[in-house]
Amino acid sequence: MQRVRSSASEEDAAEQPRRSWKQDPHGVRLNILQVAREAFAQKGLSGARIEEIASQTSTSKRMIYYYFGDKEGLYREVLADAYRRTREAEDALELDGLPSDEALRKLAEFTFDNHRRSKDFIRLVMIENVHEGRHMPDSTEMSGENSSAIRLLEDIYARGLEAGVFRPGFSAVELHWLISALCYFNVSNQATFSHIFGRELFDEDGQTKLRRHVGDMVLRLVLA
Amino acid sequence: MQRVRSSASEEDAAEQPRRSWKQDPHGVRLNILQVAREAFAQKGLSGARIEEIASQTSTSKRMIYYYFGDKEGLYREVLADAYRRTREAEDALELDGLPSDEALRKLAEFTFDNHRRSKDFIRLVMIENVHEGRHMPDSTEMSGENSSAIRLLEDIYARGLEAGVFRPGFSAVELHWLISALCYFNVSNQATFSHIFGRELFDEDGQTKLRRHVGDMVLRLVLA
Amino acid sequence: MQRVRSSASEEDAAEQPRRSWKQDPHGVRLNILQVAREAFAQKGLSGARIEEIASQTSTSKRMIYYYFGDKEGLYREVLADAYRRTREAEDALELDGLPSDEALRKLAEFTFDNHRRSKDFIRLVMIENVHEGRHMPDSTEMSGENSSAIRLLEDIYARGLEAGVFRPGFSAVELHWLISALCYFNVSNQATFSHIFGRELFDEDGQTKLRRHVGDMVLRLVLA
Amino acid sequence: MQRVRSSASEEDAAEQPRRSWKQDPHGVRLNILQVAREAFAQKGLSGARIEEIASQTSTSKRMIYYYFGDKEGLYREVLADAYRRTREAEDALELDGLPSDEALRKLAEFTFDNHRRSKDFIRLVMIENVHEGRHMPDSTEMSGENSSAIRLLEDIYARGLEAGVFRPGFSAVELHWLISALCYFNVSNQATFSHIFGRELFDEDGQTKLRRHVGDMVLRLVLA
DNA sequence: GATGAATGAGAATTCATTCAT
DNA sequence: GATGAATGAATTCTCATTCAT
Repeated sequence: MQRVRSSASEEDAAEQPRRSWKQDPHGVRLNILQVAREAFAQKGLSGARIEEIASQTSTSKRMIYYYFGDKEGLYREVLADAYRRTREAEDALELDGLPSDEALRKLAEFTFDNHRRSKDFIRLVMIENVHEGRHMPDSTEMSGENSSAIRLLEDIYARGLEAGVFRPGFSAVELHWLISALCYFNVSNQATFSHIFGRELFDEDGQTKLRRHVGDMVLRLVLA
Repeated sequence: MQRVRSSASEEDAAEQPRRSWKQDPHGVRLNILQVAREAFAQKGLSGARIEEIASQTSTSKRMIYYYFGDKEGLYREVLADAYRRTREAEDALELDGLPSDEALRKLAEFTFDNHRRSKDFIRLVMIENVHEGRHMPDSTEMSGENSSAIRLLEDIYARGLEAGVFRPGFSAVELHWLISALCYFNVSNQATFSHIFGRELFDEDGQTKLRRHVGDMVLRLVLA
Repeated sequence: MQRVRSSASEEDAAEQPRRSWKQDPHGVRLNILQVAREAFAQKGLSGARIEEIASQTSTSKRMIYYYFGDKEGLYREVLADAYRRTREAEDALELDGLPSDEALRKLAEFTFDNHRRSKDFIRLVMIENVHEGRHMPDSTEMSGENSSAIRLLEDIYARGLEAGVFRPGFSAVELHWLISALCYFNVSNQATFSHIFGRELFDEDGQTKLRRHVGDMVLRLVLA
Repeated sequence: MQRVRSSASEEDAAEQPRRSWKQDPHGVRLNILQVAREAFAQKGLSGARIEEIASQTSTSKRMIYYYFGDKEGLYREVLADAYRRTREAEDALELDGLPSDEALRKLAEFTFDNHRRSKDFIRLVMIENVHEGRHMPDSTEMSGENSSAIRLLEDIYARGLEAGVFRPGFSAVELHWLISALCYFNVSNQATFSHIFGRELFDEDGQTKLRRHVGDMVLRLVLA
């Protein structure tokens, strides 16, 4: 009941070393954020319980209100934080050396894998879309233009065009939309899809196949 | 607040004309279901309020419990009913006369349009996925094998293979997954996606383009 | 769910043969009474559910109200009926030929056995005592003076006194009280007593022993 | 309705004096427990109303849930607390100086008096037996072996055997059962018994007589 | 900053009972 | 007499949030 979550889901690869939280405002904040992320990802905004979040925290309910104002405030921060973390993960991708077609496939497949690893993030996005994006962080710091995903795509696509391997007619955002759709759905709709059509697509073999299809699909779309 | 919803969202094409509800169990049930569909689609399972649903109904809160047992029971029925309706809509598609490639593109684009028209359904599916599919109707009546979408795809793909226009290596369920992913995401993630990358993709021009991309993508994937 | 109880607990030795209830007012009444007896015995007045009683009946809720007015009315009838049945069972005891001491022991031990067999009745009495006897049938038809138990005891005790085997100083009602207390408690408090002191007293050996103790106790009390 | 009960039934001899309840969790708990004890004793688990209990309390309905979780949780605590209190009352009895036969009679008669004084406790036990002991506290803390009643009886009976005044063949638990049965029934079944057989046994004279009978009965049972 | 206690407003659910046919 | 539908009035329980120390 009073378990204090400190390490967490797959996604929390590296988290600050944590000792006594006491008198460590920053640590307390992080601890709350982390527990709340899991809670909101699991149950949604209205489904999550402040009480329960607090109990899995190293501090008390009072501190949640102290730091985040109210439940919605906490949710907003969780969401913003989740986007921030995801961006950081995306920044890691390096494709500079590759020819444009290989780079594009690799980007698609990397995204596929990345989404699979980021269940909680995807769930938060699902939830936020149920709320019609009402709690999205300020678009200034979110602007997609300068996300590394978009910049990579722009670069790859430009190179591909130049090299004559890609056909014209696409924007980076469109390509991003297409890749995202496939990779997102794979995670977001696993529950209902597998309920209706069986689990085969979601075991290792199935996923490997889908991953290749996704790569093929994106590549074939733009190939000249 | 006390408005009685009888006709409803875009999706409720034809609903029975209804007169005095009294002693009209079927009518009462339908009326509740319809109001609840909108409510759950809007706010989710925990977010929706039985009270509020009841108030938009021609009957009372009590009758909701009479017919559906509890909130979750109502939600389950709403979900099952939503899937049923969607299936019926899908059954309408006729592609028999077309060559396989044209048929495939048409199926993809029809799905694209259909999803756009079925916001509430998509929202219910989003919500149910947040709940990890815990309320899905019995798979017997849901089995995807005999959904018209799958059967159409099987038929089209078989014809295409036979004609030598399609390459082998795909299953109908995989193709369905790919098409669904694209068309679903377009609706489900509009809020967050447009928040980050702007609304262009979602205005009429943008959608027309995406729609064509989707058709292209699916077709190019399987073309020999 | 819709099981129609017709035969029932141990206590319903002989119940009218029952065919189609339809158009058989007496049968319907009996059927309701019997189901209600079990329900009230099991869950008490406030704990029992009219809905549930009705569902185990061959008829509907409406008929319960038709025949018994309201829940309390039904409970009253169940209680009165239960007392009536118990009296009838007690009337069966024949002790005429026995000497007074043997007769007294036999009466005590018969009561012990009889109570063990009449769980539902005892439970109804427990429940009615929780209600402080507010629903007891009119005392005219209940008057203890002319219950066979009292009349037997009067007779036995008088014979014992006359024969010089019993000492004076007891009334039949007192003796009845003593015997009842022991035999009743054995059934009524089995749950809590065995929870605290273990089940030994309530297995077959334990009960045989207690039964003899009860006989001994009553006999030794009055023996000259 | 809005009376705040603080001192209560006969059984609440000494209860802490209480001042401003605010921030006095122990006091609040006790206050709730006491009011609930009376309510459950009076109306049973399903008959009692949380609302009504709350209104006789110095706090609110909400606090009942805060401290006891739900109605059943409150009931369980009331029951456990009632047993605890009863034990404590039993611990008061001192019989060391007396010869075994006098001690046994005194124990029986003390129990008789004690039960008469503990109406609410007896009612709670009645109610719990209707519930078939489902809410009994963990048997570890309840174990009868080390109740003072059993230990007293063991001691008395052993002494009586040794002195040759008692005959063998009884266990302390059996004797406790016999004594309890008589003393319990006297309270538990007063309502129905007096309804049928009149009130004489329950006025002062009647009770004095019964009390003596109970003493006689137990003593005569074990006398050599 | 920190903590357990406290709370009002609301939400889900239940139940005996009556109505319409 | 019989049945399923309907209902109002409770009743239990929950939740975000604030207070006292």
